Amino acid sequence: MPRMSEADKQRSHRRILDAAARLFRENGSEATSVAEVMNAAGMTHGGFYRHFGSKEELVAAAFRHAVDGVVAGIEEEETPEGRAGERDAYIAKYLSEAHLKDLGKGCPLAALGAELARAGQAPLHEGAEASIRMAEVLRHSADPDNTQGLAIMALMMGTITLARLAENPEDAHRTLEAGKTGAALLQENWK
Amino acid sequence: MPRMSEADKQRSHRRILDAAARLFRENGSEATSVAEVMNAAGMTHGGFYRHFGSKEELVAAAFRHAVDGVVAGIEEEETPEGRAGERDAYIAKYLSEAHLKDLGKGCPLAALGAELARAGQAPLHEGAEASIRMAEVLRHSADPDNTQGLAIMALMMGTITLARLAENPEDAHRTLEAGKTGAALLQENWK
DNA sequence: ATTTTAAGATTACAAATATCATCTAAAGGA
DNA sequence: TCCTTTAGATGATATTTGTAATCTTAAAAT
Repeated sequence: MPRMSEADKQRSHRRILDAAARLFRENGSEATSVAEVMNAAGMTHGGFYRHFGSKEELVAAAFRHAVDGVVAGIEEEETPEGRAGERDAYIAKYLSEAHLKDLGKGCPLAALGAELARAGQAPLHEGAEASIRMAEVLRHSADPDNTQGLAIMALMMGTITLARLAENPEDAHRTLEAGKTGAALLQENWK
Repeated sequence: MPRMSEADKQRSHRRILDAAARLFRENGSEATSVAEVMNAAGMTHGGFYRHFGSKEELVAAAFRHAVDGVVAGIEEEETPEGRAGERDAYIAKYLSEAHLKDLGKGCPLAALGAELARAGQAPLHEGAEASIRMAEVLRHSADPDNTQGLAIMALMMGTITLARLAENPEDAHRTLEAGKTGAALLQENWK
């Protein structure tokens, strides 16, 4: 287990980011140790600092990596209606039962938004950028502030958070339905 | 520092809950140690287990205590318009700049909702109850599921979470405005 | 009044964890 | 080919943390 090629190092780096992006979303960044991440990436904890200067740095990088993945997933979705179809498809997917339990691949802002705000400067910065990027996906009008996109994003984040707290599937379903109704309303009746 | 009267014990218990409810909201329950809570309550960590069986138990109890405080604060607000005025006042207060930084007294669901879902059975149960109680405050119609209240609550939670991630006051303000516009829309145009 | 109980302080302890030092062997440059 | 560098493994360290044992002393119970 000695020195590996530059390409191998990049693959390792990627595996660390993949593992962290999943584990942080599933269990929170504070409840996940560096060793756990490295282990999930198929390595021991020792090599970690060849890739990141600190855990805080990893939190920021893994969060951005997670957002990158989600945004790419949306954009590669082919719909006949173009951007509007993409948007509607994402809203439906976001407010689905599948997204409820699939924390590890789910919305990074919903899973980590609250703790990012107290995780240091770099993670906070990534959170700020993610807010704008994720809302951009939902943009309707040419409004430069994209307030509509922000509002729909906020409604969806809150909905999935509430639905994940439900104790039975019926309550979770009801919450998701409330979110869907609300999102449709915000789309149709905006200002 | 010996045995105290029953009344004194209750006062201590209350101080622990107050401290935990604030510190958990400010820094997260995972990032806050039992010793920190006890210290903020004016005691050493030794006596903690006379009051709670485990930290997880404290997380659940402190979260409920926080929700109790918020709900009580809403209900004692006197408005000329009765319950509708109460509701509007709470929405305005929730989506205010003051609520942005006042994490320690702010909405427990926004601060802790995501981590409650992974903090064990008792905390999860409190989260589920809180969802219903907090949405109840926002109820408009006689809809037994209170989907409108749920949607408005979700929108507000997401809005404050996004606004807290903003890097400058302007972006935070824009996000709050988006939430206010959305909330008004959900109130006026529901189904 | 005497005995029992228990709140909170002090101390102890075992587990977890972020970070660092060292070692290895192979990669990349000379 | 030789030399320097470095990815990742192994192991160590210092700190933090949840929990428990023990002690003191006054409150309750008898």
